[in-house]
Amino acid sequence: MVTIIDVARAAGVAPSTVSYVLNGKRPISADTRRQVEQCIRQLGYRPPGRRTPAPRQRTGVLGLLAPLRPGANVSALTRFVSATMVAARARNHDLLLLTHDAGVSGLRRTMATAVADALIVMDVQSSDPRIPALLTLDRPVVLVGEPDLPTGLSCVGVDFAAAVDRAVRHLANLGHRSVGIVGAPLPAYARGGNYPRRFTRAFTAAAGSQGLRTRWRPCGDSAEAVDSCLDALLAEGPDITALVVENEVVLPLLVERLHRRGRRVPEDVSLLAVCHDDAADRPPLRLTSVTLPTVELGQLAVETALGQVDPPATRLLAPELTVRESTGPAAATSSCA
Amino acid sequence: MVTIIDVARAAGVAPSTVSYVLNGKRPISADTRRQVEQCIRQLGYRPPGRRTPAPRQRTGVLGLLAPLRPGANVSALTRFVSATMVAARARNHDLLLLTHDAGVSGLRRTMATAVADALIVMDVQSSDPRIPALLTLDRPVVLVGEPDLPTGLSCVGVDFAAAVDRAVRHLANLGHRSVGIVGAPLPAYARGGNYPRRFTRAFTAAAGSQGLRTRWRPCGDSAEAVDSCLDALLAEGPDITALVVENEVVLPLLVERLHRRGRRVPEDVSLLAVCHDDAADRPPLRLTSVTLPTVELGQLAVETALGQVDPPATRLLAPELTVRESTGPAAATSSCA
DNA sequence: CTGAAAGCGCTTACAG
DNA sequence: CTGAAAGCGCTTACAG
Repeated sequence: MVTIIDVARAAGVAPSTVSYVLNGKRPISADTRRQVEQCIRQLGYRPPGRRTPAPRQRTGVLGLLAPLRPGANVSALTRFVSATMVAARARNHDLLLLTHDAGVSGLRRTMATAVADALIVMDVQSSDPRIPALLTLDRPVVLVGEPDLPTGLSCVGVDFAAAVDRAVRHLANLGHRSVGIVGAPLPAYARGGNYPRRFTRAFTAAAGSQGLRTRWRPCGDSAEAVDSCLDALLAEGPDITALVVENEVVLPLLVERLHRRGRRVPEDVSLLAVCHDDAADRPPLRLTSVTLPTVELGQLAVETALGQVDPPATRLLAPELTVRESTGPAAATSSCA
Repeated sequence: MVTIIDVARAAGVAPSTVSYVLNGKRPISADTRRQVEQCIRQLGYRPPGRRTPAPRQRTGVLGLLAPLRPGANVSALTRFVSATMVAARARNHDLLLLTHDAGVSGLRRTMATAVADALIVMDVQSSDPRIPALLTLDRPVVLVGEPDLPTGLSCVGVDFAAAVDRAVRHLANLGHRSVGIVGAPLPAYARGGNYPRRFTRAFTAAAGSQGLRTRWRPCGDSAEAVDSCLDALLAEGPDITALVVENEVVLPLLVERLHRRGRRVPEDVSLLAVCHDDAADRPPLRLTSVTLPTVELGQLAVETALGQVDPPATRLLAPELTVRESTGPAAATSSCA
């Protein structure tokens, strides 16, 4: 154990001087203070009471890093939060919702003060700058989504290859040959967002192997953005007979704008949504959808975080395709137009 | 300052014995231990290092006590959690979701380990045993719901008198003279749950003053429970022409059971729901509702908790009545049957 | 199972 | 601005 006497010897001062440097009860010259502080750091002196670095006891709290960025999809985030909250309770844990989008430095500060037995990280980017900091946490960490490169951390995510395969087969079987992808807003791609990028990439690849052509356009959340996306996909290319919609929040607006253009769903154009059931299965138009398994993903994340699964593994959940009312046979005008 | 020497003198033992009781490095007889422990508590001895009770620094965390009991209405709870999460972020705070339903002792334990600048308490009972513990927290506390007696703590809640007044007027204007109340499940009342009790009480009073008769029945969440509730309200009293539904989760089931009985809404029976808009405004049947202002309540709770409003105040939000498709003129057979 | 006493690390009134 | 030394609170090897 390092005592102030050791520090004093190293610094060439009296123990009492070290004491005063530490508690500031009388003025110390700048030189002496600097000298003493350096020895304190070098020898690793810890004051009594804080010598054992907080006897890492179970806190009963699970951390969920869920950055609430401006423009975030709050209802999708809330669904995951809810699933995680319930799953954490089943394992006798409370949930600390870390919603501050403060990047790496904020992460370090938060984890220094906030206590949690383990951490789930949402909204993982393809190349995520928080990963080195997460690796030093000495607590179990679970990423929701896969970075491009392996990290040594556990991941849970959606098996987009399987999801896309089902969607593509479904559309191909209905005779569609040319499909438009209504993407996420551009900023989501620019940020390196994981879901939209992965889905688009996987869909395009799978469609190609089934002989389907695809055209992709990002889509913002306003009526104007939806209109210009539809212009780009439909007006310019009359061959497109089906739309795959990745951007959940845009669904009601999209249905409304199509209706206004006189395009009937599914008679004139088929619609396949990629989203949670709550967003798809909503009267009056119940959408065929690839269901993002939010609840199951939350459960899996909690179990991975608290179950101390070892070694770190990546586990993917395959979403179901639920056929409802918004997809039908390709319109007659299809590719022969 | 209390030292182990003081404790030793009070307990009639040697200081070394007190030391061993505290650090457990050698066995101590049960009698001696008990005696020493009592003196430690009575004199308020604190070991060195933990004497200053953690220099109360801002944690940037807001606590939300939201007990997830078995059978809890998770979606209603999630709506409030979501509103609170967003409002807390706007004030630069993360959210600690304390979902453990552990009563008073659990509360003390949780608040000892978990750090939070302030605490919001959901699901407050009419006479809530947690209030004494909450009063000792030395942090701002906001109750969601009003206990029967004033507590000295801040409260936010729903102005049921205003809500009920609007609902009663609406039904009275439509010619209804006899109204059935589909209540919460009985356990909610037995627990002293705040919302159902208050609403039922206020509604019955207001209805009386407008010359409306009311009949109240609790209602569980199963199809059988809904049927027996409807039996009690409709079959036994053919004069009832409108139902006020307090139990949000039962709404879809209730609509379905009425349909099965051949009772058209609103031609044969009017339906007025007390719930959040998401639950009421859902095709195919868009319900007239008294809208519980969940989002606004969450914002108000966060502002009260973090705004250090002083002195403690009770602030109530008046819900709106939104007229949709489920209420209409009283059926001809009404009270003249 | 307990106590008397030496010892340790830190603090602080005193001296310069 | 700094040091030598007394003192304080807690711990622990020794004794019974």
